[in-house]
Amino acid sequence: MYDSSSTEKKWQDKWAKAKSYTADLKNAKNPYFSHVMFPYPSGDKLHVGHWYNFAPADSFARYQRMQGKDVFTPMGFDAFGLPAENYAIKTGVHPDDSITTNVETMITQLKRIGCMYDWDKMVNTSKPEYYQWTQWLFLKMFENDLAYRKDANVNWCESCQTVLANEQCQNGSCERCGTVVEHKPMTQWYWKITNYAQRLLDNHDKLDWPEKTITMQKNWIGRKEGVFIKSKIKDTDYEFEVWDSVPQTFMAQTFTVIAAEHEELPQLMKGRPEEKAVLELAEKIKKRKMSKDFNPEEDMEGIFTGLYVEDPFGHGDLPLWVASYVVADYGSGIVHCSAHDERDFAFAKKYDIPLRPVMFPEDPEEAQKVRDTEYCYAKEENAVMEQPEKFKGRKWGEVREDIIRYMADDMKIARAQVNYKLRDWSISRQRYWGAPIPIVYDPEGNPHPIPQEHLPWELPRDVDFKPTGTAPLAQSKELLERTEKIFGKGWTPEVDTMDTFVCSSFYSFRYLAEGNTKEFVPKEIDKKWMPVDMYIGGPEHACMHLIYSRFVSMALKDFGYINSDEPYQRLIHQGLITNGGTKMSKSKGNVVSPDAFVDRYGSDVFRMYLMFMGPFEGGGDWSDTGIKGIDRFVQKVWKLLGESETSNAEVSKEVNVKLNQTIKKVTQDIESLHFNTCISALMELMNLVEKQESVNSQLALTVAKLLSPLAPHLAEELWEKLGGEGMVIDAAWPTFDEKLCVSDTIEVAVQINGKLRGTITIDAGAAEADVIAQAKEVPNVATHLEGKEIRKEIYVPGKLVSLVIG
RNA sequence: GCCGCAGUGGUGGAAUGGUAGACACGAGGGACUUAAAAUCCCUUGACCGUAAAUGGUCGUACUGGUUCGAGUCCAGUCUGCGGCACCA
Repeated sequence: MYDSSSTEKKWQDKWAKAKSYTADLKNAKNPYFSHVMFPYPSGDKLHVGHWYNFAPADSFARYQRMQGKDVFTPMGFDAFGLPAENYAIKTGVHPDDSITTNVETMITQLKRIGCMYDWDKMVNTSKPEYYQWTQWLFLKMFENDLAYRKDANVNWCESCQTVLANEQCQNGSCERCGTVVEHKPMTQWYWKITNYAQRLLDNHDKLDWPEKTITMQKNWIGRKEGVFIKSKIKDTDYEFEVWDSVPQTFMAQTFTVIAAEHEELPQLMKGRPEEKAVLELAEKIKKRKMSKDFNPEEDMEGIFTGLYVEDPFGHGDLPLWVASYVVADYGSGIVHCSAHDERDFAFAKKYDIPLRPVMFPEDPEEAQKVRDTEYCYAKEENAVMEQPEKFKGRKWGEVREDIIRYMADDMKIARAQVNYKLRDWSISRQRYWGAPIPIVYDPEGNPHPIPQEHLPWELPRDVDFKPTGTAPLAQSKELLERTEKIFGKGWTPEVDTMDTFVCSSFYSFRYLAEGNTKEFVPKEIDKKWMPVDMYIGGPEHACMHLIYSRFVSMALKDFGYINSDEPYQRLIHQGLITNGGTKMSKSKGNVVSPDAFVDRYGSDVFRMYLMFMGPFEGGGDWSDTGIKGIDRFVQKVWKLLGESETSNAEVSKEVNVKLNQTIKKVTQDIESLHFNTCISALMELMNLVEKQESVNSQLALTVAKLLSPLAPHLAEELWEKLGGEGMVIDAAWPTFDEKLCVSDTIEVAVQINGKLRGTITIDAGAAEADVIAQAKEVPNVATHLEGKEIRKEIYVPGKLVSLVIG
């Protein structure tokens, strides 16, 4: 009987004592950097979802180690953020205290998994020694013109009296209290991620990432080629450009719409008879758009401004309307409209604005309907162009490039340009529990960076967490005094903190820095270890953390601090473990704790069960049915290899082939993170070993090695029992011989017209003619062939014979 | 609406275009036991069939297609999941 609890403790202590997990960052010969997305230290502690992520990642790291790599697998805590602050509001416990407790609890739990984390290099983003680098990063962004301030709408919850991050707004409501989130203008700090839009796309080619994630990022960045059309409002000096990514139908444009939020709108309307009505409606639209139940189609409305845009196309001036469907911060917030866009069409119909279609279906009857604007005819590849004259008869689907050139070069009314959906990154948060933005304001209100010598610019503690509507740091007397003392009377501190995604955008580097207070990351260490060889975490970060950290690496590389502009070379997403079909969360009360399972079965069984459940990238609904199967397997391994006498008797050919096949399969499956089939292969091997009269000791040692990444404690115990040298964690990964993966005889299927009619056993090297002859002799095959003419004979070597009869 | 992914026994899931259901769980039957647990053995996609068998038919969401052969490739449909969403 294998006793997991005493054995696991024993090996965890031995590994710790031997410093098996401590990486020598400076002297490593064969560096391999692998880590998971660090967890948030919540009061929920670790749940099975964490294990589902961490345990396979650890198995992969252990495998790499046995392949001779100097593996570095650190762990840390993404400790700033709203949950700790909310907990503080509720209980009065300072976030720093609750986080410290939670971190301790989680480290204890993490140690029970038996993962090879190098705890010496742990990071905690909420500690000053970490966040001084968050602040350093801000200063570097500021120095390099990548940080700027502007007014923008933030998500505001009236009930909680606080700003919420986008991710704290679910379907337009506050995730805590359900209040509809309002948008409120505030001055915010932004980082110019848009400068890197193209590079973020171009670099995708060199990343070993899931195609899905890259696609999501591409969609998020939203690169589009198109034109900016030069425009001017009649009888004013106001000139602007209009973005058009479907410029083929520019001759159909009959009116122009401007976003209700457009900042020039009040100025344009000033003193005009329509001013009051237009601005009132604009206000109404703005409010409506912020509400949860805003429906773009049903709520479509607008108003004529009385202004006209000078016509660049020769059809008369275009009336300018305020319209609810215009996106304010894409292009210029002003759009020319035509009959060939669904929204423009609907708007024109509603307000009786004339339309002038310029492309038509080939069918004359349908063409007439389009001409009569009975329906909107848009984005049809085969639409026949009628205007401009020069392109008459050509197809919408192929005329695009020529039209762009025509507008730009001949008509000189537009310029070809690439546009992106990506917006600059708003990093300000009006919250307490985050890294303070290292900025102070002079008495005139101008921002100044805090010199690096004053970092860490510490988060003050004399703050009441109860929400009051202003940023909590504004209450701190200590912070204000500190600011005045250093910078002078009348100077004030920035009271916003940074988005937690800033903290997590560079933590891999700080693992490598080993607490270095002078350097962000030592140059030679960075060069040796970055980019991270294997990064594992959830797909929900595809368009947040995984874009931000790429951007930050690009910027830091450009500033000259690091060598690689990509932080994560290979990326894998684990699947999501749900319970009852929904994501585990404390509020839903469906969190499953791993502790009881670990107590009962041990860490090895529990982690193998999670890996055996299904493909790592698949996830699934939690169920413990089946964990017994893994427990039986572990007991079987122990009984066969640990408790019974092994011998030096030569193994049978059959067993040897199976062993070689298993080494091959396990190797390939761990490389590709297919742990479920990897464990199956080992089960098959053990099922065969079970049938043998004795167990060969070399085979037993090999099995211990194969098990080591998956069930590290069991493998060490076996290794010790079998008299293996040192610890199995340090052993070399077993190799296989391709020639030995094939047995002397092979089973070959015999098909007639694609239907299986029998199988034959042949010698591995048998000639095609002999195999086919043998196949025809199978009684059941012969019966089916009787009286029939064989038209075709196919032999797939080592697989099957296929006979085609008439 | 757009983009991406998936649909296989009672369950989790295996299958470079080549014997569908590996490996497990569960279930049924049996052995051991005073009994239970544990363990071991047999059966387990559906239907039909034989004295017996390596017997037959159907079967991977649905409808077609390509192929000697399709869970796998192609076209279309349905359903589910994930992401984006007034982006002109």
